[in-house]
Amino acid sequence: MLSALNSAQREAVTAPDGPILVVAGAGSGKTRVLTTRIAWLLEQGVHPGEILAYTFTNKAAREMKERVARQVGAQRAPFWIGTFHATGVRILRSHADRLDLPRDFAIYDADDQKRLLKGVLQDLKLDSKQWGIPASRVAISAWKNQDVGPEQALREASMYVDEVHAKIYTAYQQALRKCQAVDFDDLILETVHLLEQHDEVRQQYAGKFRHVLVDEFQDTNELQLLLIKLLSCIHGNVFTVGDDDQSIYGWRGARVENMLEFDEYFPGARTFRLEQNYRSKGHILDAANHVIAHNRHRKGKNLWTDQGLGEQVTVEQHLDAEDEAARVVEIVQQHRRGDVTVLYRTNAQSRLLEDALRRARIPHQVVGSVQFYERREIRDLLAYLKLVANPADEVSLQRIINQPKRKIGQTTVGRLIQCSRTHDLPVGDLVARPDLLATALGNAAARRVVGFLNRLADWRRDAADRKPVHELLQRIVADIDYETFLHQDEPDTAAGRMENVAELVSSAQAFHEGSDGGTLGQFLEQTALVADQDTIQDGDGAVRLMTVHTAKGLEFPVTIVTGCEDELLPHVTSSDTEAGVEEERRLFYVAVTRARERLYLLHASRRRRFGSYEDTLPSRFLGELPEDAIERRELDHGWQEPVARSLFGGPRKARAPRDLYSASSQAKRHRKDDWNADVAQSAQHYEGQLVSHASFGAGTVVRVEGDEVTVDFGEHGRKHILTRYAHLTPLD
DNA sequence: TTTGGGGAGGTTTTT
DNA sequence: CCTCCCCAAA
Repeated sequence: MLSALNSAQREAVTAPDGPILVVAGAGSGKTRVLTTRIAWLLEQGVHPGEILAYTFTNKAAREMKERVARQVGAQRAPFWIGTFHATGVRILRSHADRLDLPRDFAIYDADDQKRLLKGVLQDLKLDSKQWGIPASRVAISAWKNQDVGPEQALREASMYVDEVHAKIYTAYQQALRKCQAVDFDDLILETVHLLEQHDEVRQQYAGKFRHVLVDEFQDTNELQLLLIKLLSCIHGNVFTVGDDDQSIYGWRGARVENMLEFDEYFPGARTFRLEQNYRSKGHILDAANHVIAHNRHRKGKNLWTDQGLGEQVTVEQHLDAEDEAARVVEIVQQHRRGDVTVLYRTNAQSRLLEDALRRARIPHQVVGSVQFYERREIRDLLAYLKLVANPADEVSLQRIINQPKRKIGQTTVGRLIQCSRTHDLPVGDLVARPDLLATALGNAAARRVVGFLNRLADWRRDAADRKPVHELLQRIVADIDYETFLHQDEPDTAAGRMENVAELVSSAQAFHEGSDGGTLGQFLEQTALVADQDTIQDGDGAVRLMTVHTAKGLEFPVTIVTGCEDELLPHVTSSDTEAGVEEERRLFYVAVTRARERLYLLHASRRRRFGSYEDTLPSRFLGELPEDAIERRELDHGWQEPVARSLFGGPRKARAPRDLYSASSQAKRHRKDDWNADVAQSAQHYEGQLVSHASFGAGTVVRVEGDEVTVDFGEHGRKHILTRYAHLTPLD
């Protein structure tokens, strides 16, 4: 077990009891240390139930469990391994009686939060233009992460803005509890309160967990630190692993100080350092080391490897984001698809990349926000289930009471909720009081509402009878005739959306089979807490696309970082403070250190923003790379400065300084030829030209933009075609 | 109550 | 460019 470790790792793993901080550089075997530590503890006679380990994602938790099980046997694997949030839910549910919450409280995500806040702002008669929902959300979350309640926030508000936000916070918290719901921050905050306020509960957990282990410690916030301290207050065995250079969640309250000042929070702590990197080839590591050395606020470490230099890091400039995407396709084709991962700073960048990959028919998976659980149809159906599970959930009710249309509009819903408030009854339970509804809504509207609530009552009976979640879901879909609704709503996308519905049903079925008859509440909890990373489908041979944030903790043989431009990476909104730029630099460092064998850093000279092109500069981080480790290529696209641009005052910004690009002439010539070939091909088409396409038949060219040609195929509609991939034959 | 047109505004990053 | 929200009309 220990023989596979180097001496530094072994020392950390076998460290005696007490607080321990392992400063583990990127790729230095952090996960291995953590899992081996657990296995080692078990071997020392620690009981599996005495170990609590925090991971950053559920996927990481699952993998850690599996690895430990492999070392010590499945029956001896610890069962308290999970994220702060998932673990919080588990603790809160079993002590719901001590809280002001029912056992099956709902968990509100960002979207639910926004909808709830919208109502709160209306109730407070605040102008939603002046008092934005995002700003309130940020303020509330910041308070919660510092363990500041609404009263305290109000008391301490020194400025008018704070005062209003504190009032919003107060009303928001009331509304949330009225819906018998908690938000993500509450999952930690309420757990902390539970442990603080109930001695016997604290004794129970702190007594049980002899060892508390924390992964990605650099990204924990004040509240999480507090929680760790509470849980370890009896035994004091805290084993944390982190890398201050990879702290990238400062914007949501993460404090690197938890790590840098570890000794203050856990007196007598011992520190271990892991600096040998087992992941990346020499040139890649060299590049990473050079860049991160530009940060002033860091403890400082130097990763090394004995793996050899490998290939140089490729840095390429492209004309625009479309060209960059085309190049991504090309790079992918030069490697094994499943080995390649494409990274970007913002989710919005994924669209173009996805389009290019789709046109080239390259299997790919976009990991992250635009995916499954964010889709409208999925959210709608989940809202039905949430309302079934929790009849007080006003946000879900508002979402679906008129979806599909039941002639129940905003006014009626407003009165309905008012009615539930005055009589202090959950909205769903008003079904038992048609008399109240009739007075509050009038007869006609009341009849429609009762009709809906009756249906809801049927589903609730099903759920109470422990009907499997997927069967319940299928019944709901049938009862509301969802398929017809989708077709009427948006005929073009109905089929695709119905596929998503089917996927949701099968995931519910998988849950039912996998959880040995899990409840509806458990299913919803699981869907609420999925992290982006949890959705990665391993081993399917597809290219993966994700944000740099999502890629944290992962590694890929071939990594392509796109959009390495100033104002994007580093992002504009973080560029004006030193702390901001340093966090962006850490983000860039995380991106670079994901790569094992091969790293490409791409940037474009111009990029569309809100529809129109804006000129860009290469990221300042590219200028911080060591020349020996990189190969810079400037690609000649045969591109000329558009006349219009110079007429209107020229480019907003200067072009990239030439001397950044002293590429080897061989490589340059090679690339140039490729590119010119593409450009030459696209020049064959012009507006009004008659062309033929392999699957769409004959059509007329409507627009030519580079090699992207828009063609009207009559009954097949207008299509955007990249001539690089789909050939168009001229008919004239 | 629904619908559509018009207009404004929006892009960090996530459990 | 797209999405969302508001308002007026049916």
